[in-house]
Amino acid sequence: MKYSNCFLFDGLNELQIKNLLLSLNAKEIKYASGEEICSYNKTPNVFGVIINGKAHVKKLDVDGNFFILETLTKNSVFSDALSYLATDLNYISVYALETTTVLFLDSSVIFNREQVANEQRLTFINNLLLYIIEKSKTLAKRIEILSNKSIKDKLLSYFSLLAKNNNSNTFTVPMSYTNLAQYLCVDRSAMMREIKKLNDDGFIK
Amino acid sequence: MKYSNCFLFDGLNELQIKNLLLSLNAKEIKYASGEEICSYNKTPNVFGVIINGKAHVKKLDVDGNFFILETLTKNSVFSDALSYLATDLNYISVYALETTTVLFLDSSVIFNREQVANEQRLTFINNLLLYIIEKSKTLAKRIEILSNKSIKDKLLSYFSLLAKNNNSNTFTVPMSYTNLAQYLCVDRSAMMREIKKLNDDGFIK
DNA sequence: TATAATTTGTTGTAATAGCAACAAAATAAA
DNA sequence: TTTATTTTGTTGCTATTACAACAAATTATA
Repeated sequence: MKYSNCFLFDGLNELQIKNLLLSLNAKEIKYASGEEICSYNKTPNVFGVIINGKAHVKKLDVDGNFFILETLTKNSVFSDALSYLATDLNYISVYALETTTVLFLDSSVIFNREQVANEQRLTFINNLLLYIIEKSKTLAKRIEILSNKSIKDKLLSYFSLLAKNNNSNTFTVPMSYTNLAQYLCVDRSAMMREIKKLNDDGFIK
Repeated sequence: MKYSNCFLFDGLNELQIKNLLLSLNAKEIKYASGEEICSYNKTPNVFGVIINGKAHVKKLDVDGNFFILETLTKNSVFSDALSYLATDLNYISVYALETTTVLFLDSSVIFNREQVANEQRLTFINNLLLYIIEKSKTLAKRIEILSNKSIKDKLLSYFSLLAKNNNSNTFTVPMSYTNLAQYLCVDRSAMMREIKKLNDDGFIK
């Protein structure tokens, strides 16, 4: 079945998934590359799952600067309930980077605690819990990396994370240097200089 | 009843709480100030709730440097399952800052998805989910603050968060300047200099 | 394939922030 | 209350980093 390989429905059979989707008013929508999927300001109470494609959650502040809060890929979940409050000073929007299919669920049902206790609901909430836990670990890890005071230490800390995830001393950086500088919250050219220095000093290659 | 004002049991009556605690092998332990509550390296599969008191989750790296990952107060939850992996290079421990009472629950039951779907379990998982969501929002907010490149912008960003939380332009910083510098991951003396400058320029008082 | 757009690599310069070190003030502990 | 410990306030110096600006290389798009 279509959604059975989505982690949110792990442990559920086809019939249970069908019932669950019905109770959550599921609706699937396809977006073209560059299209805005939603804005937390304009439409609150969104809960979406990326079925396939790629999207960004972007914050726009009053000065017109934008900041990529999150990159969404297959199986990522996005919701205003999971994000910091969108305010008039903080415009948060989700937009497709390529052709993207999104499964929208009814967030008011998901976060309503007065629900009948049935197996598919418990399993679903459990799966969602595990997802949020992973997400929160990722955030914690990023804070740990950002806690380093120099660009050099930020880089080394990030590289050692990659190495650990890869169980090897060699790894590929899964994003462009431009994006890496954004991830580490440092100036790109300053970062390039440090990477070169690390190379010259033989720390990395 | 003793635990009824703990958020994890919101929406449950006394009998349901009693049943739930029974199924989760609940055990309450009291620690003296300075005592180690647990270490994720020595005892995996911990799940604790602070009933009262105060504790720190502390990371110790190979060089002997330590880093406060989290401050736990009444109703805080700590668990190795919610934290980044404790490794031989990463010693993570929880220790009491004052007399602290901890309610330990069976983490293998909590995170086991093959549980009978009953109301108290669904409510409990739902409450836990809401807690993790709040925690993850807090982490996201800290990243947003850390994403500022200058100490000045980090400070202003943090202060505006405090002001927003307080619905006012005046607020009290809920920690010492020493800890604030740690929170912002900057040098304390450099931060003091910036605070003074913000004062002189009339941004803050 | 040609053209546009993005990413990479590089550098000089000015501003910033880390580090070290110390005295004064405030808190905690004995 | 006295003593110890922690926090605050301050400064000079130096290393690091942001910023701006550009050409070359790469990748996407028409």
